[in-house]
Amino acid sequence: MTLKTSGSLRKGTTVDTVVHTLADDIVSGRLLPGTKLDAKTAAERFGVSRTPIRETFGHLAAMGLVTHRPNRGVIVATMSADSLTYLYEAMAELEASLARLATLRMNSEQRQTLQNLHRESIHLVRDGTSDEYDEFNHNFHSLIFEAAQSPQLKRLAEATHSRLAPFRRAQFRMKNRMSKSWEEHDTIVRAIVAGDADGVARLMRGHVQTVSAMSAEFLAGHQPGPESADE
Amino acid sequence: MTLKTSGSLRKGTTVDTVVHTLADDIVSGRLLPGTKLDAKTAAERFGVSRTPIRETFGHLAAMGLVTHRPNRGVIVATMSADSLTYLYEAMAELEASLARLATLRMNSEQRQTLQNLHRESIHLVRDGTSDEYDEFNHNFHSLIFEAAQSPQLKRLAEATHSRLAPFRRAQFRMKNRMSKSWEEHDTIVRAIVAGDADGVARLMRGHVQTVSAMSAEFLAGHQPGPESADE
DNA sequence: GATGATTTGTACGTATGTATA
DNA sequence: ATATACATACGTACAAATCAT
Repeated sequence: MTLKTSGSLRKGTTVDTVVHTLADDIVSGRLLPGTKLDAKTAAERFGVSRTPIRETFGHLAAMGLVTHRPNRGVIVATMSADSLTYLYEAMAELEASLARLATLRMNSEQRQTLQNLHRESIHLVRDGTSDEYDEFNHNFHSLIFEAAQSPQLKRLAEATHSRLAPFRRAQFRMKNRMSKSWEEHDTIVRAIVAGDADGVARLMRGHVQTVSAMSAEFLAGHQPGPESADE
Repeated sequence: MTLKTSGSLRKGTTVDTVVHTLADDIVSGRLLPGTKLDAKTAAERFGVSRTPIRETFGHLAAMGLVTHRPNRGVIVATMSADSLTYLYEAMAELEASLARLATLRMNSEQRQTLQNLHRESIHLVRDGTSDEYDEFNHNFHSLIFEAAQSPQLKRLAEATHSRLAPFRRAQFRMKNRMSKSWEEHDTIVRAIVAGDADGVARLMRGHVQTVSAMSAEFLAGHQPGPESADE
């Protein structure tokens, strides 16, 4: 899974590289929520001074991937159950909007690609690993983001998705989640083909809310006593 | 040595202070799109060195308020017509979502407050200045954001609104805009009272799209040959 | 609680790259 | 096109705050 940088980053600078690497470490789960990132260690790891590292931390904080505590360094963002719910609610609305627009704007080639992608994913439900299904799932949603032709909404959705990624990772390991997910995708694809834009929005909202519930359940079981990083 | 703040030396760091101040200068229109911000001048203005200013610029770029051109400094973000359209589309969707949620979740006191606020705004349409109506308009939308009880969506909407503010300022000076705006608000308030959440979403989307068209029209007339700052 | 160690926050110097005469 | 001026990107030094004992 590749990470989309916000358009604000410079090209070809140290900061750019480090932001990418650390963001990916966080989004991919190699750095777990709550982990402290100290500037000195990071500076040594990347062979640069603390100055660009500090700037990097600023970017990561702006993305919501780390939390900055004045004079006390930064930690990988943790999430209270409430914060997670709020983030997922935003995600649900953004995805619903994008799905509605995609229904109205996608061309027939994109519609065909989506149907093919979806149809083939049934094999992953039977035989695939959760990581493989996760990758397919990312492609499925990305295709819809693209078809919506709304770059700014897409950016907000991707930024929100990055923040959720560390807490979303294990959902497809929950029992039956993959086949449930497939069924939800199925109703969405049918509604897209039927051109029922408002229906698609409603279904997509429900789909993301289901994922939200799964993640909350997983979080409750595996991460007792989280701190609020938000609001 | 530096501005170690007489009086309120709060928890925030220098960077936080400067970010807030400059962001407000941009959002409020005191710094116009295209204005160059150089680190040295800003450092002198705030009585600090260039290091925290550099970090500040990174934050502002992450917010989309300034554009960073590698090795060529930062300027207050300008906007192509397309970028503006995309930003407004995101705003429309976010506001529609918030309005829908607000309809479902607001309590009777909030509903009453909204109706009163709206009803009194008719006087501004007749006798008020565009600045006064703009302030009311901000309160109207803020009340809906609050009532939606969705902090993360609210944050996205506010961030998007900040980016639009420099390009939106003069819209209420366009002929009849204030009374048109009032009529749109009127249908929205009625739908909220009626509890028609999906209708509210649709109306709010249309309302913001109207504003979008106004801003585009204004931009076309007053800012020939804009540069793309985005996508 | 006090004190030393560690880490963050800020200042400033310098090399490099970009624009402009 | 070359040179000059200038702004940026990063490193290093020091001050201030936090933490560990």
